[in-house]
Order: sequence, then C-alpha cells, then structure tokens
Amino acid sequence: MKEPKESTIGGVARSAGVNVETVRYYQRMGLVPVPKRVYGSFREYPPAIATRVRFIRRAQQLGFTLAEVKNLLALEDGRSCSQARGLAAMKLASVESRIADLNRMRRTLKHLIAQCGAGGVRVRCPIIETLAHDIT
Amino acid sequence: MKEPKESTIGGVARSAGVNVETVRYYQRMGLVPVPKRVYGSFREYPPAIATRVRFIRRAQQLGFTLAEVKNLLALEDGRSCSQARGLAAMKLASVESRIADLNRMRRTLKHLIAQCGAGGVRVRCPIIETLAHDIT
DNA sequence: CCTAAACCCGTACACTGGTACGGATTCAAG
DNA sequence: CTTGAATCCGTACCAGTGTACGGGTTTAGG
Repeated sequence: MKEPKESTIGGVARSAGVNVETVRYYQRMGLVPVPKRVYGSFREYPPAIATRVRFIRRAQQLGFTLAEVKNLLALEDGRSCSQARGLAAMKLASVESRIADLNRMRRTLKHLIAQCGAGGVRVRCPIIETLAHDIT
Repeated sequence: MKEPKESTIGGVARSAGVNVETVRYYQRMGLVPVPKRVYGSFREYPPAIATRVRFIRRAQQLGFTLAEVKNLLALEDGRSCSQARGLAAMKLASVESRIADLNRMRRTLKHLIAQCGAGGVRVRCPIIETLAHDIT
C-alpha cells in the first residue's frame, strides 16, 4: 500500500492537497457528504468529493468563510434555479465589493512605492508617513 | 461623564468603531502602543492611536491577518525606506493576486447568472452544474 | 498468513481574533 | 462629597478552522 487509493479519504485528501483530518472536519461541518461503506469497512469516495474539497479551498482563499461556502454548496442541492441565481448574485456583489476595496489598496500601495523610489533621501519615508494616516 | 474623553481608551474605541476590549487586545498583540499614565491612573491616548486602530480594521477588511498588519505597521518604525518599500511591494503582489482570483470568481459568477436568466427550463440549473465542477 | 499502513471514530488540543467578567481604582457631574 | 460611569488588569471564555492522538479495525503487499 504505497499510496492510498483514490477512492479513500486519504486519496481525496492527497488529491485536494489537504489533511485527512480536514476532510473529516468538512464532513462534520456538513460541507462534504460521508459516503457509504462498501464491502467491508472503508468508505468509498467518488471523485466528486475531491472536487468539492478543492472548491472549498478555492473559495476560502478568496475570503469566503466555511459558512458562506456551505451556502454556495447548497446551490448544488437547491430546488429552484432562481434561488441559486439569487445566491450567486449576492456572492457576485460581495466579490465585487472586495475587488473594489483591494483596488483601492492597490492604488495606494503603487503610489507609495513609486514615491519611495522617486524621491531621494527624505526626512521620512513616504510609505511610513502615509500608512500612519490613511490607506484607503 | 456623558461620553468618554477622546484621549481615553474608551474614546479611541468609540472613534474607531471597535470595542474597548479590542483595543486592549491589539495592545496585547503589540499592534498599538500602550501610552503612559499621566497625572494619576488613566492612560493618555494620542489621536494617532485611534488612527492606527482604524488602519488595522481597514487592512483586516481587505483580508490581511493581524500578523500581516503588524508587518505593515512595522514600516512606521522601520529604519530604512527600502525595507519599507520591499514590504509594500510584497503586499502589493499579494493584493494583486487576490484581485486576480476574485476577478476569475467574478467572471464565473456573472456568466452563471446570465446563463441562468437566459435559458428556459433545463434539467439542471447551470449554476448548480458549474459550481460542482469548477469556479475558477 | 503476517504485518505495516490506512481507515474509522471520538475526543482533546491549538491558534486566531476577539468578548465577557469581576474587583479595585479613578474620574467627574451634581 | 457622593455616586455612577469609566479605567485598569487579569483571567476566562467564545467561535471558527483545523490538527493531533489513541485504540480498534481493515486492507493489501510480500
């Protein structure tokens, strides 16, 4: 048994780049289903589960909490398309607002870096000065 | 004593829109200085501290952890401008990468919403279908 | 068939970012 | 001067997101 089989929890974890315990945690949180045991005692994980775990990680990296991810995932089991659409629209709005914030941050940082590079020796570093006051 | 004085921890908290305990927490974490007591027993908070707390909150909203914020704030005490510049450049890179991720998410969400609105009744909602597979 | 490696499951612990509490002290308005 | 609010400080607790551990079971390579 060199490496865990794809269809086991270990295979899922490896394939999604997370700890086995993390997968189990997501199961406890209701973010991924717990598959049935087949022929014995090990559970059989279909490929969709690894996909789902990867999705969860991506969403987290973008700043969504597990609770929010759970809502996103609920779309999958959702009855109505319009419900899903509404949820997606809300997510879109929050994503766009995040982007706007980050763009402001980005502009400021670029500005600061440019100033810092341009000006010769000053009494205070412009980055230092500005950060102390406002960065939006 | 209708409202706390500006120069007290309560004033700082109110002015920055956070809990007094949060300010104290930031002090423990070394994110804001603990001013000296003057004439007695209450500490005297200069306006810069409220400014700093507001900065911390803004940075947090943009997804920076307190540890990262601490690095940002270290610029203020930093010796060399070039050091500050390097740090700012790293932050800029991470901000830009976040923006790129979010833009991908945004495009996908928009696409999904459009599809959902356009197509009539389908077997499966396109949002649901797509989320299950990839959203990047 | 034997044995190491993986699974299973429950529980405990860890780290972040706070929030709450309680007793002692201090301030300031009436 | 009294009294209620605010400060100070230490400590304890909370939720979120995992990670570690330990003992029992199952699997599969040799």
